[in-house]
Amino acid sequence: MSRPLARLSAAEAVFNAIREDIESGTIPVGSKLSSEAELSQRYGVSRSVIREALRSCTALGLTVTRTGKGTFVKASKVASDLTLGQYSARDLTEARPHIEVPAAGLAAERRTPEELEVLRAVVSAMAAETDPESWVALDSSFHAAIARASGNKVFASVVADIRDALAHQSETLNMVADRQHASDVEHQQILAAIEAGSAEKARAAMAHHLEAVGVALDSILNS
Amino acid sequence: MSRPLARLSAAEAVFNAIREDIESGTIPVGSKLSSEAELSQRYGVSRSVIREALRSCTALGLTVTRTGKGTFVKASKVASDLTLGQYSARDLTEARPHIEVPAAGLAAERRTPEELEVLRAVVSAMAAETDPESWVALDSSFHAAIARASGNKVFASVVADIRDALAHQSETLNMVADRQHASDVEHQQILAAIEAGSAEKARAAMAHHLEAVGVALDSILNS
DNA sequence: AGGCGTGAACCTGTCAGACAGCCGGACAGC
DNA sequence: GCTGTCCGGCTGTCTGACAGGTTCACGCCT
Repeated sequence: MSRPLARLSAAEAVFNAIREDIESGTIPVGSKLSSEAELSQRYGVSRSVIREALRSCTALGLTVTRTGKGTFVKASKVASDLTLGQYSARDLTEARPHIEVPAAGLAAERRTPEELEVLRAVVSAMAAETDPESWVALDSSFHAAIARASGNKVFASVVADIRDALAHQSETLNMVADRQHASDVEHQQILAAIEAGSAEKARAAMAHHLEAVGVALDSILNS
Repeated sequence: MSRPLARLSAAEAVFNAIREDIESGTIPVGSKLSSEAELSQRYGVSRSVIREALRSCTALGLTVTRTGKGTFVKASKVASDLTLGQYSARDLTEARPHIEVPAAGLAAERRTPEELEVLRAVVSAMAAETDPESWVALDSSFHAAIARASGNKVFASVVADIRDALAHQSETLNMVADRQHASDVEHQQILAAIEAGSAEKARAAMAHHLEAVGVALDSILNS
């Protein structure tokens, strides 16, 4: 950590200072910042500079400004990510069907030829894969690709998060030995339904797959 | 799209216009924007307003500004990741029921007395709230609190993200005037079901609420 | 005494004008 | 051809001003 290589403009410096205060919690969430005039005096710069710094904070969603009232600290996304970031295996098993099943249904209706190609490639690579870690990575790719093919960014983003969390849990790896072949078969069924464009069959196949995985995970967790 | 429903400040309006130009590709990546003086003339506002709008773009990573040279469009891919409102209104409307409905069901089964207390407080605050922006903030709190009460961190995190995205969409605010009272009533029904510990009723009430909100949003989007 | 209107004080939003410092290119001199 | 200087354009910052929203206390009227 050396000092700033690029000389910061005054506005950038003030922005960093305020941002630091907000993200560190020095200024509590929901509270009002000092007025622009006051900040201008405190940092020894003109009000224009303060306004540009605050505008940066607002653009990043750190603050909201209301005419005539002042600027207020919003809940910082970084903070909420830190508190909510870790999912337990049970959380994941419980939530996955609610998200991945409808996503599979939408994927069957909306998938493009390119997306189908990706899914086919992943499925055949999985069938040939013997290394457990690589297989888990491909498994993640498969589920994430389906979520992207749903055409809904919420699903795509959530599933990416979920797969990320799964990949970091040892239970996932422990399960592979028992489930690998069965999962391969189930994946092929899901792919077939999506290829056929049948939302109903895709949902059923995904639900069946997640159910089987959930049962396998449970038995590991309770052993 | 026609009328400026939520009053935007001039700076916000200019920011949206420039952002639109950048994200749509009207202004190619790497090219130089017009000078501040020129933009000021084009949009009929002072240079301060232009500078604040450009500062927003820079904060979001859409542009970089170099002293003495001008402002340049950065690669937009990075920018979309940093953008909070990365989900479209349709994505959100489509995904919400799949996540918030089961979350409400779980909340009915697992809510603690403290969580119930929070929900009651939010609902009564909403009924008394007249300022649309504050009401939207409370609405977010309500839905996020239910997701937390589900005891599942995946739901809690996803709903927090969704609410964050909703809060950044002008459609949300535009809808409040029409839906505020109806939503208050629906929220009370959801709360009652969760208080009663009935997962089935909680799911039904949440599904009904989201359905109604979705219809209202659709009519705004299509108007 | 209690309710109510009204104005003052404070705040953000915007404008106009000014000047310093950075940057690139034109131009003159060598 | 090379270089150094100068100029015009651009961003960064400052100052002062005014409009319009928000809050609250003061004082008037009932």
